[in-house]
Amino acid sequence: MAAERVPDATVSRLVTYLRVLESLERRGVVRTSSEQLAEEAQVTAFQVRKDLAYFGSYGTRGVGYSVPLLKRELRNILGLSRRWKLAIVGMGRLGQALADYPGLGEVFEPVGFFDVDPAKVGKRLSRGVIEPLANLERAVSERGVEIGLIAVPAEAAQEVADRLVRAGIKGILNFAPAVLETPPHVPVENVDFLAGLARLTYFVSRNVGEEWVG
Amino acid sequence: MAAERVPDATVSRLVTYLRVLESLERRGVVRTSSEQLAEEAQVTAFQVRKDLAYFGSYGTRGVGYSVPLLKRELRNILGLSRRWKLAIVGMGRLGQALADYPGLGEVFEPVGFFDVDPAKVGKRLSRGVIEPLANLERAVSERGVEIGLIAVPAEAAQEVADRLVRAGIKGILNFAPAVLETPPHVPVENVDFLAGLARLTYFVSRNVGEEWVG
DNA sequence: AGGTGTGAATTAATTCACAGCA
DNA sequence: TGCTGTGAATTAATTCACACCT
Repeated sequence: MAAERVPDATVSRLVTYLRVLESLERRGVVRTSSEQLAEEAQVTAFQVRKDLAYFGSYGTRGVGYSVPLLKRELRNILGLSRRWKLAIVGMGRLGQALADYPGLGEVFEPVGFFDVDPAKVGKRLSRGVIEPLANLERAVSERGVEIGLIAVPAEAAQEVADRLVRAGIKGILNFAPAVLETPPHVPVENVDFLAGLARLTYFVSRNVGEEWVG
Repeated sequence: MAAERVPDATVSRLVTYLRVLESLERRGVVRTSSEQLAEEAQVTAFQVRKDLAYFGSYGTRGVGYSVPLLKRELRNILGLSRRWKLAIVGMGRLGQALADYPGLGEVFEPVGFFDVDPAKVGKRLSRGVIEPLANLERAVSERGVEIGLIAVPAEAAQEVADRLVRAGIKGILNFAPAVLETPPHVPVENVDFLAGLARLTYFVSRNVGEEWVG
């Protein structure tokens, strides 16, 4: 087990390995190997072993890995083995869709939904009621909100981030197409539909003229 | 201008630079520098110049970059200067939210919405009507679908991907929490809400105990 | 003078080969 | 014997310094 700094790319791959383990589990597989994981995650077996080695030894030499055990370990490493208290800021189309998303409750315990628009305030959702943005700071400290989800327009995103940071948030999940500035102890993850899209259209554009024979 | 292979990380950063340029434009800034771009994109000025140099020379020595010109160039590089014909497969909660998302039309021209569930088939959306999955292959070839958006459950995602590939799709935007296998000429971008989340909870978990003084 | 564009130096990430256990 | 875990070698990405152009 290494104590070195873990590359960001490794963390992203851990998520992929977790997906693969879930898929193996669905298929009833209980024991696997770095080779099988590598194949399904579309990386090399070296990479799988190196990535896991940053965090510990989860396999058995000569045998392989236990699917449920490794899955549990990865969920622990990634912080997915507990629920995080969440506030959603910006209850437009996207914010409401996320608030109603059934999978949300697996990792989050939503404890607040906020919007500046008085017309939206008071609206009932499957998991709560929309509150005025003015309540944000008080809610974060009193309800112990840990993660803030930003779903406001790009031009308003930084101000919301500032308020969340001042209120003592631990991390921000940013759905706005904006680059947020936060102090180093408040990580931001951009869940950017348009970024994924742009990478895809970039690669598709480069592919023009290439042929492939299966 | 270099002809080397462009790192994936560079492509992701181009999207960030585009965000920054949009923000500068909103603020009425028409001329910028690698230093300003770097500051707002939270990278170094060296990095900005190196990233742009993979594709060409877009600035003026001693002066800097024109905001609208660089924005246009980045949009061209990223394939965002045209609309791509899109099919959405899987019209559950997420698929329908995406189909109704107003920003979708900026980059996509949706030409088909598909679902296996007969109860959903025929339902009217703001931009069209849900069709049976059986229509998929014919729609792809007859309507010239270029990008397939997968919003089905993880266990059904690979089969949908296979059908899209066989029908001649150019690229896949995958919203399902699954690792898809496609031939090399069909790029897949995972727009994975849960992956962003997992990276965030990972970093937040590591932060425990750290303090920061502004 | 001033800020870009780029080859060279440095640093980081990946790949490999094999030691170490079950 | 077989597959993991890891230091060493290799390759890729980032950082830097400065030549170059306006």
